Formats: sequence, structure tokens, C-alpha cells
Amino acid sequence: MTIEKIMVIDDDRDLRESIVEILEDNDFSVIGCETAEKALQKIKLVAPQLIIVDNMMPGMGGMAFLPLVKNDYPNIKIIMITAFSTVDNAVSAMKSGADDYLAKPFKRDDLLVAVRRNLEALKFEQQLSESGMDETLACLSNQIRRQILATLSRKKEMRFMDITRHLGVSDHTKVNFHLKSLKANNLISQDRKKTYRLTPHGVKMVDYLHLLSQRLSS
Amino acid sequence: MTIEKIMVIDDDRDLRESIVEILEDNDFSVIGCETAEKALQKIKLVAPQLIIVDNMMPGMGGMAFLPLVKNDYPNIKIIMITAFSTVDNAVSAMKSGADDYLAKPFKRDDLLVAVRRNLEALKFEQQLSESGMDETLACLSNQIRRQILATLSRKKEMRFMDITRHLGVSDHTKVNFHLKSLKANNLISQDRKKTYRLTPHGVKMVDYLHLLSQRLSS
DNA sequence: GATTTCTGTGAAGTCTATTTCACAAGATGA
DNA sequence: TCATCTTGTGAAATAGACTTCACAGAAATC
Repeated sequence: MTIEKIMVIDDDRDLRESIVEILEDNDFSVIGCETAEKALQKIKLVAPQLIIVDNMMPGMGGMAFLPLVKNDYPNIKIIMITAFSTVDNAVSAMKSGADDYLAKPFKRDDLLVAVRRNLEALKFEQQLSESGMDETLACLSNQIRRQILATLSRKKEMRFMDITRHLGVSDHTKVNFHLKSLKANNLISQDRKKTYRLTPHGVKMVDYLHLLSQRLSS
Repeated sequence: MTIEKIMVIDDDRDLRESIVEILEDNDFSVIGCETAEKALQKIKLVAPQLIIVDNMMPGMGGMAFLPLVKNDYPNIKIIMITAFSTVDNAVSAMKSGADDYLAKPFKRDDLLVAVRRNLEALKFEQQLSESGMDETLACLSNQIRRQILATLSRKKEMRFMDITRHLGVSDHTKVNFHLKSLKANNLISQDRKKTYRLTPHGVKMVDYLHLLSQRLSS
């Protein structure tokens, strides 16, 4: 697992450095910035997973900073530091795109909890939007392909025309099309003698499809 | 669970009736036929899940019967009764589409095991090719829709434009399109104040996606 | 060796999913 | 009240998935 990069933006030098220190002690890679403007310049290069930004700063404040970053980098989590723990502050921070906020007299642990929570959430969300899943799920979303998987799951290995006949499909090229798709997704493979069979990965997916069908019906 | 219907085709009356009796004793609904020809006429009406057919019969034998049935009803399992337990018989039976075979002096339990095994397999296969899965999987196979699910999974409830901004999508109608799709699949719902949230079913699917993504990466 | 069956490829057509655009009613805030 | 933001709808354009057709070499069978 890679070390997560965090950007800390606060004009208050003492606070900023203390935050940086806490985070570095906990094995994060941290970059401190004095102003939102400077942060914006560095952000592309640094590519942080998370930004902690103070709401009240000379020049651009956290509120103005938020939409700028979120627009270009929707995958960066932003924790806002608000001066007073008023409901207004919190709500308006969340509304303009902050993922979390810290009310200013905060403890070391408040900070760490918020940071970890948001990094976890990020990982969680990115896992779901992994692009590799697109193809696999699309591949499984076709009934003919699932039938082929089911058939191979039972018969262990089959040749092309056996599969075609077993499915009762009249046009063999149609089956061929779907076999290609399954092969491309590494769910089935073809050995020496042209026989098709499930890959280990394919076996797992068949299991998962059953799980799914149980959840769907429950 | 519904009672499974089984068709037994054998010209040998004693054998046929004894099979029928064994199966009926085990709570299957059984129809006996004397010839393959008669069976073909009844098959549509009876709609059995499984057929047990003797290989050697006057008139149409099991071998000729097999492809006829499998062609029109690929979802009916067929167990062939072969006179002699030669490898040839077994292999050629399987090749022409039999799902299983019984070598002729067989025991009551051999029969029941084979029947149950094949009915299980049928259920297994049909579960995988359930058509309801098509839509759900297709719905989940889109990255934007998964991102929406991930977001809602974290934020509990969000309004339309919040989601749109959170995803960094410029065209809100695009998001609307995917929200509709998710709603149609009962993964998200919209309450009183227009806020979107995951349905219980949606929560389950998010869980499922995580399981899946872990398998995919391992 | 001739013929049929098996295993495929590639192009063209069809059908479906997705995106984009133009527009609008209702809610909200200045 | 007027302007703006929210939350949509529906048509048209585009892209992608799936099917169908025409053909062909390799393997099996006669």
C-alpha cells in the first residue's frame, strides 16, 4: 500500500506545523502551504489524496478554495477547519463540497480520526468506481454469457459446437462472439484441443453470481 | 418450492413402472411413456424438468430422441438408460446431449442420486441465467452509476445537484439519466424533499460490489 | 480423396445504451 | 418581483453491444 499524501493549508504557522507534525508522526506524507493560492499551484504536482484547509485565511479562504479544487479533482477529499463550531459553518462547509470539518479547538485525535475516516471513504469509493469492474460486470450482464459460464461450470470442459447446441442457439457465430467476450475477460480459456473451460477466475465469478442471485431474490 | 416433473420413457413396462414408483415415492410428479414418439407429443404439455429415457427401444431410440428434445427444450435435463455399461455407450450418450446416464442394472439409489444431481444442476444453471440479473448487472456495470452508489453509501442522502457536483459531471441531465436507471432498478429512492438515498437493496448491492472488487483484484 | 462438420473471421446491419441539447416548471434568494 | 438555481422531460445524435450473413481453412468422417 502506498503512502497517502496530505496537503495542509493554514496561514497560522503554529497550527499548520503542528498539524503537519502530527500527520508525519503517523506516517503520512505531508505538504504544508501558507495560502490557498500557493496550494492551488502545487496541487497538480503533489496530487494529494486529502487536503486540510482553514476556512478563515487572508486572501482566498477555504470556502472559495473548495469548489475550485473539487471541480478539477473530484477525487480529493477536503477537510475544512472552521473557526467556531457553529452549525452554520459546518453546514455551509459541507454544502460547498467539504467532505468533513474540524471545529477549531480540536484535539490531535480528532484530526487523526477525521483524516483516517476520509481516506478510508476515498478508498471505498474508488474501489467501487474501478474501471476494471465495468468490463467484468458488463460481461456478466448478458444472459447467454452467463449460460455459457453455467454450462462450463458443470461440464468442466466443452468444445465449441457442444456449447452451441447445449444452449439451443441456431447461429454458431453468435456463440462465438460471446465466447470471445468471455475469453477477453479471462473468465474462460481454451486449451490445446480447442476445448473451452472456466479459468480459476471464471470459477470465482460463477460463485459470485450465485451470491448475487441469492441477494436479488431475498 | 414447486414439485418437479419427471418423464420416464421405456418400453419395458416393468422397469418403467418401477422407476415411476421409486420417483413418486420420493415426491416427484412422474409421467410414464411407452415410446419416445408418445413422449414427444406430451412433452410440451407436461413441461418436465427432467426426462429419463431408455437408449434401446423399438421405434425411436433414446439417441434419436435426445437431439430432438434438446433442440426445442435446452432446459430439460435428460438421463439416458444404457443397456450395457460400455464406455462407448456412455460417451456417445453424453455427446449427443445427454446430461447423465444410468447403466442398466442400476439400483434404486443410483437412480435417485442421478435424478437429484441433475435437478440440482438445472436449478444452478437457471439461477445463473435468470433474466432479472441482466438488468441489475447492466445497471452496476456503469462507472457513473457505481460512483453514485458509492457517494450515496457514504453521505446517506443527497440532492440532485449535490450528486452532480460531487461527481464533477458538467451536464446534469446525464446524471439524471443514471439516477433514473438506478431508481428503475430499485437501488436508490427519492423521498419527500427530493433527496436521493440508497434503498436497502441498494445497500446490499454496494456490499456486493465491494466483495466483487476484492475478488477481482486478488 | 471427397464430403461433411467444426471453428472461426470480418463486414454490415440492427438494436440498445448513453450523451447532448433545448427547453421549462417550481423553488429559492436578492 | 426578478433573477437564479434546482430538478426535470423529451428529442436527436452518437456510441457501443449484439446479431446476422457470407465465407473459409482445419479436422473428422465417409
